[in-house]
Amino acid sequence: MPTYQAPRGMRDLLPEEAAGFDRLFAVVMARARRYGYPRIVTPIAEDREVFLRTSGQSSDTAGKEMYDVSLHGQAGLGLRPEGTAPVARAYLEHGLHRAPQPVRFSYWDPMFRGQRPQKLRYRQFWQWGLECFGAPEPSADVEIIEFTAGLLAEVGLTDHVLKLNTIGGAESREKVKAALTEYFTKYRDELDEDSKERLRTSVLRIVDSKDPRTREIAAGAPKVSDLISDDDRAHFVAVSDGLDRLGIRYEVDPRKVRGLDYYTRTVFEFVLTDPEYTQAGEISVAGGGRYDGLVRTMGGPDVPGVGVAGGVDVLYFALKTQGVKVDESVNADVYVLSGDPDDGADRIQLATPLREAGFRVAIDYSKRSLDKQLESALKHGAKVAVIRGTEESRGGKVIVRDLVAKEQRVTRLAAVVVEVGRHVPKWPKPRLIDEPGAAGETPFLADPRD
RNA sequence: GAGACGCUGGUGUAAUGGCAGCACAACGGGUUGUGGACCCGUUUGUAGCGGUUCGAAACCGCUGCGUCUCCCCA
Repeated sequence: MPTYQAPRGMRDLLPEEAAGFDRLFAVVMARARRYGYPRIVTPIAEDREVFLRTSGQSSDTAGKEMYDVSLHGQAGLGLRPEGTAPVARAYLEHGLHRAPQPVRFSYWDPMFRGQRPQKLRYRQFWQWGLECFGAPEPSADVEIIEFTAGLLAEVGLTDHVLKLNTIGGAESREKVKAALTEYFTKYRDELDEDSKERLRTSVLRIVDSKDPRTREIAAGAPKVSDLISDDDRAHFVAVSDGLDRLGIRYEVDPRKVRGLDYYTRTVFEFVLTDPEYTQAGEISVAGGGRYDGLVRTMGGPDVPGVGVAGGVDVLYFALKTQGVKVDESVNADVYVLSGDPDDGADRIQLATPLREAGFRVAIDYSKRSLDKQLESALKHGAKVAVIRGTEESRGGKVIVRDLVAKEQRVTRLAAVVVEVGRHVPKWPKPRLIDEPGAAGETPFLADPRD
């Protein structure tokens, strides 16, 4: 073990894995754009109150699990444990509640929670998410869920199930809480310790308890669906009908509640079903719901909202478990070699036009024998070697050798780009300025995989 | 945050109180220079700190990190 290690619960993404994340990023964010959810980037830290006010005091996530950020003793900031509250804060701060509604955002950012690390549960982890403000309609809930189902299908994740529930709107929730509190208080002495505590802090969660006896008791508890208002019920029916019509399968799970206090009405989770992930309870790959009171909680107007957040790390590993190829080769396709031990700058000069053309080109800097340089290029995964400084490659000529086919040709320097192009692909170059004549065609950054 | 179990070169492992070894990888050289082979050689480790002991990778304590069960949750 090295002297220094990454901080607990945080990890390095080595190039292959980072490339895999990049691919997921491209897929998720391109889909978000297609749905009209442009990306927003918020700071990595916020005033701790942003999370404490919105998530609720019963939530560890925004409480004891939040990283403090301080500068010269001035505290008060926390590393973001989730994405919705910062986006809501930005929505309010920039007066976007007065922009045409609804206002939609997507994000992809690292989150931080000071929990004890376990499989697929890191202290720094990545989340993608969608938020829609100002749309009270059930269609917004349905679209968010349809987006997620479509995304999982698009990336090839099959082993999952959608669980759906409603916990009622703000008024109904008061009724629900009161009824559940009354019910569970009768059994107070039989509840497990955690649930006794929840009796005070978040009754809803008792329904979700893992303790066997508590579960028995919870089985007889009043049903949330019987306590909510007619409007809430109508909303839920509209959401389920919408999903039915779109052919999206789901299970209604009356025990499904969510950890963060700001949720109202619709809550849902996409849960992994591969045995690898089901031993230890449920692991969800994405989850979300409606949060109609959130903006108001933050001191803004009464704006409804609905959103979803997904764990990138979870998605990544679930895909790998399923055998989906996520990682991308990060090798250079072309290696520049030379028999001349002292021509470092010439090797770079040789690589330049190839790189400009879009090939991935690495250089052997050494003065080793050509033999060893070739072997090294092969071990680095190169498909083509471009060789200078040998007998054959005198006078403005180079050798282009296909390392796979084990064939080579001597070619003029001016033709090297063409010759290399016969063996390996060019990769698209992102451009900051549109090429002449392309005006209006691609107003956004091009998807590199197009 | 609580409990349990773990931690030996880059990777995988051996050594159960008595010389830290092996394989792969990496690096260098050779095979008189266009290849992953082969040959020779080199580098790198007991997670950290302390204790017990003539002697510790091993036993004890603290810390760090990981995995599992809770908690919480993506």
